[in-house]
Amino acid sequence: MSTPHAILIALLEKPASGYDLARRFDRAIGFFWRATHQQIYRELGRMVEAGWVAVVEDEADAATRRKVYCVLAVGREEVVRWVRETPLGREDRNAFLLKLRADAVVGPLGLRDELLRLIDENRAQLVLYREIEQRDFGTPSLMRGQQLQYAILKAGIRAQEVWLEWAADVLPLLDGDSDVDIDVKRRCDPLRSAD
Amino acid sequence: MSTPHAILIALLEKPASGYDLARRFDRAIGFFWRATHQQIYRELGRMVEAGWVAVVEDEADAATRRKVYCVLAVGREEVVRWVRETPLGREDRNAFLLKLRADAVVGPLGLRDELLRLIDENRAQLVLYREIEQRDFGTPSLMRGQQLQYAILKAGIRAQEVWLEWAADVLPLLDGDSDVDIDVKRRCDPLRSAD
DNA sequence: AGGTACATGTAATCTGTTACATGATTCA
DNA sequence: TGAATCATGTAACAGATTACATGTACCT
Repeated sequence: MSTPHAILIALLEKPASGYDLARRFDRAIGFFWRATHQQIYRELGRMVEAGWVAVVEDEADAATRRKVYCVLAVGREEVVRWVRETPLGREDRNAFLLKLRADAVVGPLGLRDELLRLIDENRAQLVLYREIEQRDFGTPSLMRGQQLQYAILKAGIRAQEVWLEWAADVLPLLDGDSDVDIDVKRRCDPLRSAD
Repeated sequence: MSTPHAILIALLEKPASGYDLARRFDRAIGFFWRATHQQIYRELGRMVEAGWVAVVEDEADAATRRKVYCVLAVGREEVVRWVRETPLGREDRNAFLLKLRADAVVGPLGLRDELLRLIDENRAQLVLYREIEQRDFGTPSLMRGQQLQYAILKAGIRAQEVWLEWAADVLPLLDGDSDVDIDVKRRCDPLRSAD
């Protein structure tokens, strides 16, 4: 959905080098988001140009070419903007997980409304699936091809049901639309690390 | 994953025009596969060049520009080849559904082995998730941020569990590696419709 | 006459993937 | 000294998205 924002959020959780990010995208973040190191380096370059992130030279050993990136205030605001102003569709489940991750790291962003909307949309979709189920697979004996078609539909139905259960569990953790916590602790001082 | 093969399989189910396909990709097929009309027309053009599909002019009204596409023998063989020779990863669930769909329309293709492998890989992934769950979220009281992180992990765990249940249900419908049913009824005669 | 659905396409752009390339450090 | 890991990048290509463009058929 949005690789740069995925990277920003990962960097908000913990400043890192491109190489680190590539590995993190193969692990925890990568459970629902993928990015190759080429994508990461390209986006990091763009985001430096845009003033969203800054390079903090690794003081440990200046000899290495290792560059650690840190999100600046502008970048954090961009994340907030993206979370607030990018409406997701029913199918963008991973993007919603990403928004949750952003919410976890930059404070409550009022995701409740969007989740409620997604729940509605997914409920409607489930109803549609069930109608198809009744219509096409209500008969007692099905031939092989139809059984497989039914299995495909059932995959959709089960996924839908489980997502709705999950969403109901998550809902209480989210509050309504709220202001950003501006005083969130900055992990790196933008005034010192940039320019 | 593979737009051309998704289109081929859709055409095997029922010959259609580019326009029809675009709508079908917004409905049934689109539950797990997306394609815009531009993608579809481009791929149809390529597949005609490759000899995988042929245009059957709509005899109903020759006046319309409507072009109905039909899969040729070469195209059907290509589908079979793709299903057999394209190993999927744990995350390619939609691609596996597509293979199931192909299996439903061109006869048993021996998907059992691949499903068994995917089950193994997904089980291993679930074990990994559960380890993370124990390690990071085993403590009784979690702060807000951690609760959200946990919710994200739980989404992954639930999705994994449900997929495994589904896979166990599908397994009995699949047999081992087998030959293609060459004598499958052709919906359009390649010798008459092409060249 | 005007709007909607049908029907197909081109062009520009953006994103993602693959291949190639370089060089430092660490350990056996 | 040679292999693996760390670390960053360029270049070419393939795939997807968006905007633009055109014209017919049908209904009101």
